[in-house]
Amino acid sequence: MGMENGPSDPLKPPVPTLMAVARMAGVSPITVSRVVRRPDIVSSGTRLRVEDAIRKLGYVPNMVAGSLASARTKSVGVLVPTIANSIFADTVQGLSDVLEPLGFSVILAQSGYDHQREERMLAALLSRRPEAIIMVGAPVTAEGAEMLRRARIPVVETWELPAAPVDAAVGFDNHDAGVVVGRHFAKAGRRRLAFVGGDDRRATQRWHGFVEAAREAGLTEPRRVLIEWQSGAGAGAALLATAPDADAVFAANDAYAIGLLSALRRAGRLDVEPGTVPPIAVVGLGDLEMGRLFSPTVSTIRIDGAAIGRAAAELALDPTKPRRVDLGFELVLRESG
Amino acid sequence: MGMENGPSDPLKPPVPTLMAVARMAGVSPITVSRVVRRPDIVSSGTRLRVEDAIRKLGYVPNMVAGSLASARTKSVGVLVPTIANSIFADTVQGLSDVLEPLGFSVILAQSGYDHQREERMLAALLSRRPEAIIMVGAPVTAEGAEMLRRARIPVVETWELPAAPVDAAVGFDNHDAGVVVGRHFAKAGRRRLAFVGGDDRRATQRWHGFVEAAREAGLTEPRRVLIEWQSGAGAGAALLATAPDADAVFAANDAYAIGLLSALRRAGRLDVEPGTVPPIAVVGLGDLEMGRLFSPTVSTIRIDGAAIGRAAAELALDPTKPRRVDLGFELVLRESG
DNA sequence: TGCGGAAATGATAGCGCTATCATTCTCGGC
DNA sequence: GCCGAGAATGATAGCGCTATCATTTCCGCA
Repeated sequence: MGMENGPSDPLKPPVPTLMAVARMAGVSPITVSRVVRRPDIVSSGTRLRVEDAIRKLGYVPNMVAGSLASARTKSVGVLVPTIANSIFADTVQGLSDVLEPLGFSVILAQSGYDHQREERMLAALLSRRPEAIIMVGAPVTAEGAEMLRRARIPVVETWELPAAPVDAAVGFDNHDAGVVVGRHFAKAGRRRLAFVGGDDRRATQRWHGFVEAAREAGLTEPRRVLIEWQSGAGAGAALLATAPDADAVFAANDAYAIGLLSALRRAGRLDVEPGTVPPIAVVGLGDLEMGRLFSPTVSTIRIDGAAIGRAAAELALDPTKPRRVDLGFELVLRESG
Repeated sequence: MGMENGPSDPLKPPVPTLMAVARMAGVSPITVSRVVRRPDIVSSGTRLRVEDAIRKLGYVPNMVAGSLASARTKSVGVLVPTIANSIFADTVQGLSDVLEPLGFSVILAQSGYDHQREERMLAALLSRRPEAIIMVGAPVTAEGAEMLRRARIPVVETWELPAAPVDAAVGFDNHDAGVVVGRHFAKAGRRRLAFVGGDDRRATQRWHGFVEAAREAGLTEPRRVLIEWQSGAGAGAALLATAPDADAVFAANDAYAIGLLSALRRAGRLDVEPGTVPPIAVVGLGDLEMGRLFSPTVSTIRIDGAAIGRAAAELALDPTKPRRVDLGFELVLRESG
């Protein structure tokens, strides 16, 4: 039993403990602990001696033991669907930018949009006793929600604003975003709308808003094109196969939008005489920088993912802050529609 | 003292411990521990009773305590320069894909390409006693390297192959990549080369290779354009300001390359009569999907970031594996040069 | 010179769990 | 029915640190 004690290689010294430092400096263990955590309350003489011993031994405090003793892990669990080429990377960045300077570590888990895996990952996170959980979306399973409630720590859901969050939420109204894009298409005279994206709850909320706006404008029911693999090219192919006659598409993110536009251009569906309206409009979501560089420049629902992350971190650390923050979104119209 | 004991809210029950489960099930604590970790060695009768108690109480094992007792944290520290819109997100994804199914958690830290911060983050990671450290690049400071060595855990450096890694490395030869791109430009008849990117060690290695190839071909010294903010548009502006006469550019990543191409197109520097060579060639690095969708399609040094992550995870978990894995790269030529 | 209060340091106990060894139980073979 | 070996369970003793309270030291001021 016992962490890191006794040299794994008999030739090399063991990883030093606080006790070793104390012995070397000729003080009690608790004084070493104080030098590490509250140097201001230790006299400069002993502090110097202890710091010396720490340096000589290369002592690195064992936060596992510290956490157990103090009931503070200085860590935050973060659960995202995926981190690779995704709009959530900005949110994680934003989180870290707030958390790391305060000495908090980020324990990152990915659910891959899989319900069972989300539940497992939540359990895994909670077993490490983070001081808060920040996740994209609300927990999908009732089990998951219950676990979070029982953990008695701040829980911040992001990228959506559930009616009854476990604890707190930072995001925007996905349903509204769908409505705004749908209305925009209707006003622009588009008739055959399509929606390209996943089937997670946030996408579905946007879809519902989108449908609502289409109905309201007297349009036929929009087509919903489901994307399996997270790929822009895949989105393009799927749209052309499933809804080839659409004249306006709302894509779940800018990567899909760009993939779509690229496929449409290759298919000659973007050719347009100067001064006329392009035959198909595309609006993305996220305001990726690439969208501004692409040609046509990509219209999008702008969302500040980093700001969501920063706000979430603040709610996570301060339970007295308002538990619901709507950061809104903005329809940014560019060349693509 | 003591984690999570005593109800923070006197009305609500405290977070249950293994001891509470044991009492409820009428067994000893150690038996509960076994049900959680090695259910196969517990008779099905007691197992059922214990599992029942676990469910009733909503017990979530405290891994902090478990880690301290067993000297195994089941966690891996991961240090990247940045995770937002970066080629490293794929590597983190690849890592997680291997690690999470094995029950390992990822503790993520970002250095922001800052030497001091890298050192602080390494110390913070090590204090959590991860079973391995995986980082992008080699530690920049000698202090950092020393800390890692003393930690006596596997350390995997990625995205480069240092001559003397602390422990292991998975990546490719950045110098070579520079040489390959430089030679390619020279062979294509380009004369005024430029290099756009940061000044971290990996970028600098590529730069050296690039310069070497230029010299070897008898070209004038390439220009080096330093990018501060991670933005494609910024890269475009910087190039046009610093090296407006370049006829071939090696960009540190595909996002820069696309920003560059976009700026060049806007400046009319990409206009080309059919059948002739474009006046300026651009090669990126990373093979972003977007590069294939952009027009012109982006030539690039293809690197499989996810594969680097997966390989790194395997080296991290198995110290007997070879300590140096060259995953190589590939020059992919498309329209941009 | 001595006193009181603050500053500095220490002794004790325990966080929640697991490694290790000991003990008890079970059961088939003789 | 008894023995021995394996299966199942338990008692004990920490892991490395910090909360809490106790004690000692220091120093300014009466």
